[in-house]
Amino acid sequence: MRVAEKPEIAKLPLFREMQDEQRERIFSSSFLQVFPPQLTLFELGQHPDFLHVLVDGLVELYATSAGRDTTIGIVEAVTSFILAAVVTDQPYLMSARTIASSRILLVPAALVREVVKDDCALMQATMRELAQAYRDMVRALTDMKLRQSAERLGNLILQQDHRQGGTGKVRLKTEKRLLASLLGMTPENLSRAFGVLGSRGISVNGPQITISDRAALEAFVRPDPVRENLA
Amino acid sequence: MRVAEKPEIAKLPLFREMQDEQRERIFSSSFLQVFPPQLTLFELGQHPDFLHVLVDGLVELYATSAGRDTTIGIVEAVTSFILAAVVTDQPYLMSARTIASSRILLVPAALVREVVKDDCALMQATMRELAQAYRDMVRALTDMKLRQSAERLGNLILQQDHRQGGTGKVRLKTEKRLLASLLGMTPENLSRAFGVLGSRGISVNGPQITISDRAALEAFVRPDPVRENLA
DNA sequence: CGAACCCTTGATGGCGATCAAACGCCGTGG
DNA sequence: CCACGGCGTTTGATCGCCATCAAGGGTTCG
Repeated sequence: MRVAEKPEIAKLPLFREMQDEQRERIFSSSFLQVFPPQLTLFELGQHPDFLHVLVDGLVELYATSAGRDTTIGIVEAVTSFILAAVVTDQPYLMSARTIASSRILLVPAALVREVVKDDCALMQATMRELAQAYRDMVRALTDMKLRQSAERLGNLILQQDHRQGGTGKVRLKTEKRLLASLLGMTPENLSRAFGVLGSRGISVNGPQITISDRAALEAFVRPDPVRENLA
Repeated sequence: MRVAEKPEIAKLPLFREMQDEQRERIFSSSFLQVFPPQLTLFELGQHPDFLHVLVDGLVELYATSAGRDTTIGIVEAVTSFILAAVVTDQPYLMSARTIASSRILLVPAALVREVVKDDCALMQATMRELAQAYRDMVRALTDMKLRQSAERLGNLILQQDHRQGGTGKVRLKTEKRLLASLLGMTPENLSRAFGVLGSRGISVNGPQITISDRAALEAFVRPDPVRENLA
């Protein structure tokens, strides 16, 4: 692995606290690879050979069944992904493909499982990361079950705004068709949902969204402070 | 804590591998409590004070938002629950209530977090449990996003049958209204979904379900061997 | 025996999917 | 440089799944 990315990756919550020599052991057996856009990294059902760390770029996690497909998550740099499959050594429940050109660190899965046993700090970080991921999934599931499409969109906008500093200006990082799939709807209906929110405090201009009336938006989508982890 | 339940609880994957004295430390500060049916154990947004272990009975995990509510999971004995909230020390994302009269072991959350740090075996078990819980949530989310109601019901029946030994006879442990909520539909539509599956290889008699034509059922619901963790 | 409550069945309505077509953007190739 | 073609987005029309509303049957429990 090239040395340039090391500090960046070593600062990740997952690797931050572990012993230096163990981290070196992991990194020295890993390799950084560049993938073009729209490339499938792995598919549902495959055996996990590597823990993935997205260093740069954008990755979609998605699932398919009986011809239908849906986006489960969008991974932004710098983040590790599919940790659960690596830890349990069980087949992937999702497929992954690059959205944009991406640099990904590939860490041999067996090595991760081994080092985790030897280094309690890494294990603790793994535990925390999984707990967080679990909670994110609970949020996603309740969102899907309890809210209808325009509400889901509105809450996502509020959440993104919060993460981007609460400026009231949100720039979409992905195509809208992907956003639609993440929200569990069709591109057509996402477009209509934007239309609905247009009279509820937001305005849209291509990928640029502006929250013009936050109170109106919140009144409509009823964000749940606990569940959205805002505030 | 009474001594009678100890072996049963100590055999749980979560506590099985840990050091005996650490386990004793945990159990000696915990207490077993009996709750009547329909009692709320905790609510969304509260701070987690205890790790719960359901020793006997049945518990529903559910979420509410804007007047609507939905079941996220049904906990059967003997299982621990809300481990993620305890580990992260963050507010509950779900509420919990007893379905039936239940005996629950309450383990102080702070103690869990402390002992986890001291006992690597417990930490590893926690990590595995969280990874498994995460994967279950991924399955639930894809199920909800990709399948329609009768398919979800059919897959749940196949899954239950598998877990109960693959005899082709499944007995529902809960009221159908609760099952409907777990599957993300109304009781009325669950009833209709049973009707649909009636011509697809199952027959229903109260809480007793019989798979009369497994091939027909599987052809209709298209179970995903990876995702359902059958086979 | 009556009163809940659960389950079922029917009628209706709404949300979102599907089908279809037009617009705009962007890249390529003539 | 412009024409063309492809793709993503938008808008409209229609359809289907599921929710809602309503009512009746069965069971349980006071």
